[in-house]
Amino acid sequence: MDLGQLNFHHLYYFWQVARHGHLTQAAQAVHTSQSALSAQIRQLEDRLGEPLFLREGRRLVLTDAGRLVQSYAEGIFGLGQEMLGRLQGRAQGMTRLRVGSVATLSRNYQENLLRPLLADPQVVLTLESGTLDTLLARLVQHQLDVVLANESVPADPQQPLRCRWLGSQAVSIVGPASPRRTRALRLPHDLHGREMALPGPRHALRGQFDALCASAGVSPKLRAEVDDMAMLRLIARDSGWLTLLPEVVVQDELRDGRLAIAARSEALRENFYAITVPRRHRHDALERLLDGAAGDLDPAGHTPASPA
Amino acid sequence: MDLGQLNFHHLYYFWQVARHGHLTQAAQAVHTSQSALSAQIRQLEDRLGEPLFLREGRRLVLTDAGRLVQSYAEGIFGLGQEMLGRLQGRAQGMTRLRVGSVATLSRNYQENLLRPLLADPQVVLTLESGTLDTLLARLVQHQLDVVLANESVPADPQQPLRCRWLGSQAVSIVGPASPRRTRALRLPHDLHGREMALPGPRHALRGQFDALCASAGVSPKLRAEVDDMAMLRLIARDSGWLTLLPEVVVQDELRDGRLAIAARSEALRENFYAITVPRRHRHDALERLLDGAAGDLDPAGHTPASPA
DNA sequence: TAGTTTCGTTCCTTAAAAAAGAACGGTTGG
DNA sequence: CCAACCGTTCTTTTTTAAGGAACGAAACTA
Repeated sequence: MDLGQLNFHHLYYFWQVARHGHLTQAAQAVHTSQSALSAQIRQLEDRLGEPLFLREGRRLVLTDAGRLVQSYAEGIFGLGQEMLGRLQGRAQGMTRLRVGSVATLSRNYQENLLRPLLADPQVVLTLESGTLDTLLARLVQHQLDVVLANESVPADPQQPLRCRWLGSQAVSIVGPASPRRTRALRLPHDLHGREMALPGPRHALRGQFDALCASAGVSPKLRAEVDDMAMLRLIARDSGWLTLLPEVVVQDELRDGRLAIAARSEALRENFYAITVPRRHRHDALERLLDGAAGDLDPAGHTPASPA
Repeated sequence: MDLGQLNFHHLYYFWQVARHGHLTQAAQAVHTSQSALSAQIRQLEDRLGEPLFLREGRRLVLTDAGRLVQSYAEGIFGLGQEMLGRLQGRAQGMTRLRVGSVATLSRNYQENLLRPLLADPQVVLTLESGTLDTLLARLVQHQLDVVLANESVPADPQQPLRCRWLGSQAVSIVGPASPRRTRALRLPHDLHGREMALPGPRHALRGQFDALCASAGVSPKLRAEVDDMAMLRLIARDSGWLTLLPEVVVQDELRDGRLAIAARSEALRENFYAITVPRRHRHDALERLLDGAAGDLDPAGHTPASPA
């Protein structure tokens, strides 16, 4: 057997060593011994006719050829991972879409976004929560098809990620409905010293809010900070504090008058992004999701239209 | 070792079987036995958790999953071949460009096109002649970087080839210079019954010429047909027959008056194309070649400008 | 319909390739 | 200068693939 002159087994080990930079680290990453890696890499070099690493002392540094091979290996094994990901869980005729969403993302929003997919009998949806970091790590390993986030990701030439804006929703300060209608608070000045419940420090909204207050020298009296929007909703309803959250979260309470919007600012909006790795092969369900998403959001910040 | 859960050895055999359609044929293509292939494919199916082939009688037909895997395998092993191609013959700092050109292509034109590359000390040029078919076969296997041809290739959704127009050059009927200047022949009518030397039937020009004559019911008296332009040049010079060829081929004879243009038609032009497979990785030398080529040709059909 | 060829599968034996472990030697850092 | 570190090499053991023969089912022929 010649595998078209190239032993992918050798290539895989080379790739692991190249990305780890050390034989030892790579060895334990792939659960084998240094000696095995050393031998395999030597065989690959023999096959290719030129060294992939320069042995400088006890350090391995990539040659030019090594870098070329590494970039191809990246593509090759990336495709392999992508294939496995697609394959698992596609029983006859079904396509699986693996979505990661940051845990702090509004459940309402997620549901509205995913609704068309849920209605599609052909699609198996896998929904995974986590922090943006962990989800992105899984994304680049092709273990997820898309990550939904409420922050953008910096463009990294090393690992190009496509970050697509899906929409945004209004975020407000809500508070208990007063017996007689008071006029809206001015943001952020009127918040000074007021008791507030806020999204947790990891939430993208929190950063925006803190910046807004800091720039005006205003400091509200923080009483609670909670990541989970459903929890924040309960607090808003029962505590009497001013609470920063997207309006959709408390849409029921706003409607029946238990809560009221105390202030709203266009400086505070929650943005939604779909992050993907550029694919080499089409993924229909994913494209339908993203294409459908663009129009789903009401820019005025009320309940997202639900595409029945 | 797990190779990221995927055994590329198995995948390779699967791919070969899938593309051949038969275990037996694939077995001799990869120089192994049926039984080996059968076993390897079964292992791959076990690993992936679903059948890749339906065993219908003694026929193997791909399942949906099989087709998905096949398309990924195509990408994976294509990348492997591309990598090997790039790697071989790039000794420190040199890049190799492997060009195939159809044997009937004007040497003058080839030389002018490749001149900037020849002047580049960083580039190793591999130039291969052959028929369009054989060259395209090598191209899709990534054993060539580009094929230069004087005909376009049909778009094939199965194997997408990029076909880029490079330029065209004037083609004329030349004949012996008469003592006193005769007026130009009218094409194609005046060719009826005239003795002629023509490019061989496989040459793209020949098709154009035959079509031109046939549409007018004109039939010249064919005295010679020859593929090689250098040979045709000698015949044009020494036979006294009218000869169809690109003007650059006989530019010297035209200049010193031994031959003269008997007729010229805009319906007869030789077009040049660069055919490539869409690449996943940049190839600088190739891009320079193609980008540089566009402007190199004099549309009036005289000697191509030589970019010193 | 019976005989024959073709083609994939299975089982078993043989051959090849990779892993593990130990010993070696150069490098780094205190 | 010593000790820890890290890659290399060599030998042995284990794993994996190849080869060959027997088998069975389908297709082709007469």
